[in-house]
Amino acid sequence: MPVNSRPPTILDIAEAAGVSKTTVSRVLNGSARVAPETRTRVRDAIARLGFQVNLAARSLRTSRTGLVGLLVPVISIFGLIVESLDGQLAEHGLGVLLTSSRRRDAPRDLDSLEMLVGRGVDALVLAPSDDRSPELARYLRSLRTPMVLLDREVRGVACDAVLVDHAPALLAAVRHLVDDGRQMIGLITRNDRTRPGRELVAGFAAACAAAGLAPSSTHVAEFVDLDQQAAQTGVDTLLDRGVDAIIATGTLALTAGILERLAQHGVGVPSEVSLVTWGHAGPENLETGLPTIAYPVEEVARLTARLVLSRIEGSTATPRVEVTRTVFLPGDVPLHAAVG
Amino acid sequence: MPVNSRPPTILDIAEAAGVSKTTVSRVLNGSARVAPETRTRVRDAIARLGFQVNLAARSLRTSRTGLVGLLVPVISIFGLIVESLDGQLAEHGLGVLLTSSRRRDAPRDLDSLEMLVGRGVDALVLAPSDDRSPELARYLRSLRTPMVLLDREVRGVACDAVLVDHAPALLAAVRHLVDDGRQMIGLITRNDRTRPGRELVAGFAAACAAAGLAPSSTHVAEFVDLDQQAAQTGVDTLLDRGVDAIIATGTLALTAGILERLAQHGVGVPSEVSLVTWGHAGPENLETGLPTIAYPVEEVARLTARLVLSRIEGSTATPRVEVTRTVFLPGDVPLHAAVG
DNA sequence: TTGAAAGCGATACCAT
DNA sequence: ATGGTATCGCTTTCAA
Repeated sequence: MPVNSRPPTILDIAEAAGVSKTTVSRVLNGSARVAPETRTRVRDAIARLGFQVNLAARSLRTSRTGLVGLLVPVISIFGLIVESLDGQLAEHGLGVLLTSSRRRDAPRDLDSLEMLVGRGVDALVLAPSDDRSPELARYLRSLRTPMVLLDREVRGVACDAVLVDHAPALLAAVRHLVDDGRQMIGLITRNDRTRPGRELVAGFAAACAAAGLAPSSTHVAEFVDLDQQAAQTGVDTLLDRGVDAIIATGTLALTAGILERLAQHGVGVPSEVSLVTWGHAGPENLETGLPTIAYPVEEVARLTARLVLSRIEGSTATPRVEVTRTVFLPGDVPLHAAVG
Repeated sequence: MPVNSRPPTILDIAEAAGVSKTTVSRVLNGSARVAPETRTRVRDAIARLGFQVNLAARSLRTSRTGLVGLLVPVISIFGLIVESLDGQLAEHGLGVLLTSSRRRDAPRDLDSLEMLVGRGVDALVLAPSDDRSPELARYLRSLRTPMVLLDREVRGVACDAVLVDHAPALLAAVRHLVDDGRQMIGLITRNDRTRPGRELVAGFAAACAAAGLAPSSTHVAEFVDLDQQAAQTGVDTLLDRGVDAIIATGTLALTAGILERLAQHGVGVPSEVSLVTWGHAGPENLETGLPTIAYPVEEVARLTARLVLSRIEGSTATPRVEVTRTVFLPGDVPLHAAVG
């Protein structure tokens, strides 16, 4: 068998199966109007010649790419969501074109967005790093591409969204701490340029109020990046204000940084200061044993995939907003790290 | 200005600029054979009408997609590399089609790969979760798409690769521990289905030998996934064998799990057991203060991008292998986490 | 320096 | 149920 220099096209298949291009196309697209026997012949030919549709050609004709554009601020953080989304979309023959704004600002978001749109993605899944940017809002409004916002609210843009409600988990966390005798709780959280940042601050304030804590005892330290700097400054600030508990809504790296800083100050956890961490819901993930606010990764991915698929299948229904929530896990085993 | 129902094509531009499609195409592709004045007129028209090339059409004609396929086992772990790669490739107008085999096996790798190839990517960047699979090797051999392996070695496949040398860092780490008085070092590392897993084990053994440690004092605990299970079992096994130092070559989650397990055993760090962790090289990343083996994320991404670009530009040179290395950072501040 | 026309590989309409 | 043909938007000879 000679090595074909050129990959087979539907015309090759048509000839091999003794039918027309049209019929091959029908088989490819699962049209019902094909005789079973013909379908078999075509399928055989496809398998025999190792035919694969040329997606560029199909795309040109149908003006659909089978690609979903994904914009996230930091890939490592959104990794599990991206992964889950990728898996679900792949089941429907959709590919994921990924871009990260690398934890930056609105202009960076726009650049990435334009690249995705320029490639003609069929839908966008967006977690811009600044959902308050007017330029972003204007740009999104100008798009016809269907889109789903990932826990973001962009003013004046009516589109599908998956939102995460942080209030119940914060309420539970604060209750847990208060029941444990804590009276002054501090929050270390992200900046307010995206919805979760704002919701966490608001939800925390509400939770403290509901738990009967004096307003003065709620402290918020906000940082642009949830890195070492955030951990150190956050801990120092909060200790300074006399907190006896900290809720940290960031990555495991933030948690580690906070633990280290507390250790440097000689503060015992949880004896002197309680720590509530942030994690992913799901069996696969390492639990530190600390009380944790768990983010519903799979759920978010599932809801997002569903919305995307429905739009790609052509739904023009009014924008839908799905809401899910973080969950507070009390944590069975407190983290006791021994003194060196 | 009426809203165009249909996005402008080069024909629209051609008419608006009073030239032919051909000329517009020449401008688009930066051909030298265009009069400066003509070029300007065309550029104006492009800007005025908000024209964007239809990549599907271009792709059909040139049989290049401008897409690079990326296969990684776990997105969160490869996040920084993906991000950096994405950024560099974007500068050259290339998009990244991402797939993860979700920490699974060879069949999963193959599925993802076929999807990427089916989409006609111009190049592949691969970190399969099992680089010893014969099926994978056979499949890769059958491909014409240029590819770059990310710290993987696939038998019988001659292609570009970026490899990471772990030996020097391990040597330095072991020396550091021995100088510190440690005599029995354990290693907690990943499975041997990929190159880094094998290299770490081999490098560790060599380092121990070079440091004059008895062979019996080197212990390796291998796990499929570097999660909580790995941390607990690894720590238990190693303590059981009487180690006074542990080198953990996994994510921050593994480190956290190990710290926790040690704490549960009431073992002080570093007083009783020293811990060397694994991290990313670079200023952006949180350092725990513990001695660390740092992975050269940016360097790997840069080398990879360079290899990819060179192939995409048509290089048919003999396969190139770039080698970089992890670096041992002694760590200034040991992690003292206070007892609760 | 510029343009006319062919063609990339599919799909979709209209016949039969 | 099947086939012929125009067409999607661009690049690429080949001529002028």
